[in-house]
Amino acid sequence: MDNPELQPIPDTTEQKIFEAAHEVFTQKGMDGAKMQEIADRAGINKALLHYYYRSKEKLYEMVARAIINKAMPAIRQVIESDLPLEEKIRRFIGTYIDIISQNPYIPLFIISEINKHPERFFDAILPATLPKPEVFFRQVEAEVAAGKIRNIKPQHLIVNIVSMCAFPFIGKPMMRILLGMGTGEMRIFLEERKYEVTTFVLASLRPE
Amino acid sequence: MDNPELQPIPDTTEQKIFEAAHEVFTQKGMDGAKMQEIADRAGINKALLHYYYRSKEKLYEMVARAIINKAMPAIRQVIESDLPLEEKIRRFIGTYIDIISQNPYIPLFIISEINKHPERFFDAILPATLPKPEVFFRQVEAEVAAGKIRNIKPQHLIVNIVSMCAFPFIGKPMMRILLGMGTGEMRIFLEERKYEVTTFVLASLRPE
DNA sequence: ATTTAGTTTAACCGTTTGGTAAAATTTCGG
DNA sequence: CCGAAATTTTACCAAACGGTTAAACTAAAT
Repeated sequence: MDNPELQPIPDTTEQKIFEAAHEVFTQKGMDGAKMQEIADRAGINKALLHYYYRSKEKLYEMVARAIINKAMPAIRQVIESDLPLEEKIRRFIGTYIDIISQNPYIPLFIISEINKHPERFFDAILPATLPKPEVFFRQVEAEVAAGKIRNIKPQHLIVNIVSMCAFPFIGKPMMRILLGMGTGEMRIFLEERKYEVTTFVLASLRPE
Repeated sequence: MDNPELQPIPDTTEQKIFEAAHEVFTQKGMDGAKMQEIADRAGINKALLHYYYRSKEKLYEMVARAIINKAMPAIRQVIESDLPLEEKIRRFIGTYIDIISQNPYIPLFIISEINKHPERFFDAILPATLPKPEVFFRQVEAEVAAGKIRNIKPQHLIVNIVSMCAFPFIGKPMMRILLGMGTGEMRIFLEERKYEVTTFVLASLRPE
């Protein structure tokens, strides 16, 4: 009745503002973003920003919360599931890289946000949807004890996986220059990683 | 004659400004940094910033260049050396994590800089000291052909290594919360990684 | 002691910034 | 068609910003 489409099309002024703010904040950060530029990109008057969202901080908080809530639940669902370890690793890497591919700005935005205002992030923005890795840890310990995988500390394993998934997108421009790739090659390279990271991890876990 | 100490102690006004600018720029970025705050931290008058460094951009450029020149040469030296592959990987991970441990702000600073002003970074700030990974690539290919390590694309290998070294420092606060560690535990954890990443990589490279 | 060059300060300037007030316009129920 | 509520625009403000100027201060040279 409201909207016959599956995805809400940017229609109302409020939505256009949010979209423009999303663009500017993710590209330039809180300090680099200017209210006037957000208004221009939304094609509306600057005063309307304050009419719908009271202040720059409130608007930023809305955008930040939306970004977190888009990224976290999928990750959490995989890592807290009761899949067998190898399948869990496969799916975790798959979904992680998928999400970042579709929203490459997410990791750097979250990291920059935490670095500049940790308390605001953990108190206000981050809901209680933080993934709990304990299940995963016990799974790893169990398979180590059973001799199915080599001895490894589960904390380091998960940090390794997340690092290999996220960092190439964060440091994409630098990687591109370092590897001497064009933008097209780089796109292919990043797509390959879903398979390559999985192989790399599982190969490392082979028992001695 | 100039300075009897090994490390130059912040003495002159010019040095105090540079130090303060280094702090503020690395913590808050170009946009978040304010000239007044730099002056305050240096304990001097704001006009002196423009007396010694002409503008905010020039000052920022000096700081950025210093950071690049501190990080790059050591990395470059290892990766372009003619050490055997396993030893090269060991040393690369060791020096990489050492440098970042002592200057944890470096990766995020470089990445943010590139993301906001790629042309300025690659044209002006980055000297010709960019590491050339071709030697490393051929080494990997040779050992794959000789059956000493399993089949792996060298580009993915080096991206994996850099990711696992750099990302935990970039995302330290998030990792800390996720893993439920205190700051002390986290420090130990990051120190462990020099060994853990090396083991992880070498284990993954074992022939099938 | 006076000059001179280098350094530091206080006061100021034009612009941009986030934000506000009030008028003008649109929307919509009666 | 009218009037009240919601929306949009214009004009404006105080504060903060990067930067400049000219005066004041300091220290060494003559």
